[in-house]
Amino acid sequence: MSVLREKILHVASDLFQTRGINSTGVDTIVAVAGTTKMTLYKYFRSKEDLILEVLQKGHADFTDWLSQNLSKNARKPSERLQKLFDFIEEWVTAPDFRGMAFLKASAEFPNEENPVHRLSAEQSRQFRQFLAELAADAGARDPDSLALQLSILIEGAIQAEQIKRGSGAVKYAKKAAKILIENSLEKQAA
Amino acid sequence: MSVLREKILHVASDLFQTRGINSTGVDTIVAVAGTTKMTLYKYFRSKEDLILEVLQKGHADFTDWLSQNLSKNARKPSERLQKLFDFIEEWVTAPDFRGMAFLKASAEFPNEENPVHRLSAEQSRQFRQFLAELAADAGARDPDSLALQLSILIEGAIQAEQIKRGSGAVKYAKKAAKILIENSLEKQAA
DNA sequence: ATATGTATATACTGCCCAGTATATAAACAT
DNA sequence: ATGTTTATATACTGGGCAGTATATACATAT
Repeated sequence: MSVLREKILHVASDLFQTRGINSTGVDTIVAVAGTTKMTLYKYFRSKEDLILEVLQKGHADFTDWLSQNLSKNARKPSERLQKLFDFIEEWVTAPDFRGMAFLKASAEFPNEENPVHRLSAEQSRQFRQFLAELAADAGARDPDSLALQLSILIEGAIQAEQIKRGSGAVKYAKKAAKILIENSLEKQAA
Repeated sequence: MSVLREKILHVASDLFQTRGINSTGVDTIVAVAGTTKMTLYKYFRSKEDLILEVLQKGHADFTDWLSQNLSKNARKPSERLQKLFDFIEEWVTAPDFRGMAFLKASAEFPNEENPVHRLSAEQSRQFRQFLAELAADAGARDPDSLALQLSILIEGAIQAEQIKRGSGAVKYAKKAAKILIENSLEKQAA
């Protein structure tokens, strides 16, 4: 019965990414999803609630996908950090890639008090923490610093890709990351 | 006579940055600017035209400020690349910093055909080219690659700062940039 | 067949939006 | 002082917006 709910979430996510959040009305969402506003408001209290859920789902899907790929294809902690950007590249170059949800959301809701902005900031923080654990496991000298630098590279590359598809930014971010990772591990060994 | 025009541009720029572009109506702009819609539409054909001019002015101001600071405080080409991030940090940590205009604009107008998005992409490209010339003058091995990497760092750090003020992202981006720059110059010397 | 509860469709409310037409005030010329 | 042009203020138009109230179809139960 909640198949409609899933459909609404999926359609909303797609429209938000391709047309922007504020530019997408609920009428458009229900029309594309093949349902009505009554149904939408049965499952979601407000448009803001829908936005928040779309963000939550998007972030969960992304982090699940990434961590599963990492644990499958890279058993050793040192490998994981090296392979991180391979999966990021795979994710970004996928044909259905439409950008990083929380980056766009924070741009559309710049006010730091806004719930959508707050969630975006929280997701960005969680992602950095995820990277920090990766860096720590790999034995980086200063895991938090490296994690912040890697997150800057990733978010920057994705931003570049959002502005212009096919910019190849991730490829160069990957090279930069390799240098930074080596640098962080070398210094630790010395 | 065009003092009102300047005022409108300034107010619009401020409101776009703090509240978002799509969330800012022309009524709000004219109210804050202390004028009327008739006057606004005398100077600007449409809201989209106003947005485009705000972006143009913002980008011109930024690049002028940056290149002037660079040529004043760093005469040698090699110094300029090193000092680049000092000025970026100064710009970002300024109290009236509200983000990089074309990053937000491209997020609010994701459609690549949209004029606002196109201008954002063009400005991003120009900025990369500016960095490439800096890198070439400094004698980088592969100026275009280094420029793209630096732009990713800068835009990523600014993005991080937009999501959470005072994140200190630029500080770490600066460290990363130093490593990348050294790496690019070392390899060239070898 | 009729009653009852549930999900969907239609229609509507009040509000904000971009953009414009009309009215009024100011500046200037004669 | 009167006519004429220019700038500003007020009022309006049509449309889209989020959200809701009412009506209708549908399923199930008796």
